[in-house]
Amino acid sequence: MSRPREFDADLVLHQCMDVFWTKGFQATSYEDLTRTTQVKKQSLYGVFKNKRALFLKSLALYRQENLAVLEAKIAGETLPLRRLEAICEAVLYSDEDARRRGCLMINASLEFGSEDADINREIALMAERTQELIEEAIREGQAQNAITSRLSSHELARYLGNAINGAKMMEKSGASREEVSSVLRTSVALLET
Amino acid sequence: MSRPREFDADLVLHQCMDVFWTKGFQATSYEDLTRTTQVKKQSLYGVFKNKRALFLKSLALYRQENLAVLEAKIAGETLPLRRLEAICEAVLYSDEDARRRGCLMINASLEFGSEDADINREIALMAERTQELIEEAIREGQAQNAITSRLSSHELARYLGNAINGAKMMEKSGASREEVSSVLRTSVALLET
DNA sequence: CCAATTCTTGACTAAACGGTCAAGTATGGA
DNA sequence: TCCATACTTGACCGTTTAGTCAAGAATTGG
Repeated sequence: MSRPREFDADLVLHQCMDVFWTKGFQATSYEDLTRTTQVKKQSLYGVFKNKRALFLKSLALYRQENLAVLEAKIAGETLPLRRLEAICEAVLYSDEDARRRGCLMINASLEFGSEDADINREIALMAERTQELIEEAIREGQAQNAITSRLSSHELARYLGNAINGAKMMEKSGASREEVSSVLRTSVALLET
Repeated sequence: MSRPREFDADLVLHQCMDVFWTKGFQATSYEDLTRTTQVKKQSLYGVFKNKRALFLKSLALYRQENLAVLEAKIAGETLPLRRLEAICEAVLYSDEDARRRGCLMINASLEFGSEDADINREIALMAERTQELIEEAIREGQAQNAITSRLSSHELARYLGNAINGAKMMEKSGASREEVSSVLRTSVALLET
């Protein structure tokens, strides 16, 4: 029919996501993207209609991948408190470079504020699913009397989600892995009865 | 001696800080600054040497003002837990527009990451002083057996500082005042013995 | 083999950016 | 009064930006 595409669109999207993650939306230029992907501007325009659409696709990809990793990592944990700790560990990045980039969702959330509805929908999808996983563990913990019932599981889940967001920010601003991990362990420890 | 300056440098710095706070560093252009201040570009260059220097001065001003307000608001509170709650209330902004801008320090921290040493020094100065105020209240609370001693005052202070940072992010991303306030109240409540 | 279709390429555009320059202007001390 | 000094003004510079255009190239169904 027509000339076949010479690049792997999924791979290129992945690479673009990495650039956005490292540099942010505004600070990423088409030159950055073409240099990294080796795909010319007009070809990117052919698949993704513009920079913003490409960024939205990047957010969706990030969300899917991160949630998949998160759910896999906590699948084995049966004890509620251990599962909460696993969630906290899972959101921390291992290598120094990944940590300094912070979390793409958090970065996007702060870069766009509350102005862009599409961006915020992507962010909300990720936050809501994470919150669900947390709340589930908390409900079980409360049922087993391992976690305080002074406050509702919903309130406690929002509390822990907030602490995790703070931790992701700490990572980006240069805190050591141990510092960040310590804050999260404290946040979980305070939930115990 | 020489021709006197026609504008109030302090007022102009204040106005520039407001623009940076609303738009961020990168997204703020000299046109934004001159439109707001009614001061021409070259005159701004005369007082502040360039955009980055102007931003650094803005951060310092923000820090001074916010810490002054914070210290004033908690001065009256003698009960440690009430003082912690006052700290949490003080970091929340009242009107909707101010809330949507988030915290200039947090915004800057995420926009610059850990790359710019001068920027990070400004941010650290603010964070350290806030942390001191929190830790002081926690130590008193522990002495009075109102706050748990299972963890050190230092660890708990970092924990609460982190929760506050998360709350500031929530504000910017459009959460309602009540939601944010609720998360912080939970964070303080969990400190109680 | 050819033609419809899509992809690739590099040149191009118009606007915006941070920053500089030079010429004009107001001030107070000598 | 005059002059050194610092401020004001608008034009200017080179660079970078997101996005467009048009011409050429590769593919496969007919």
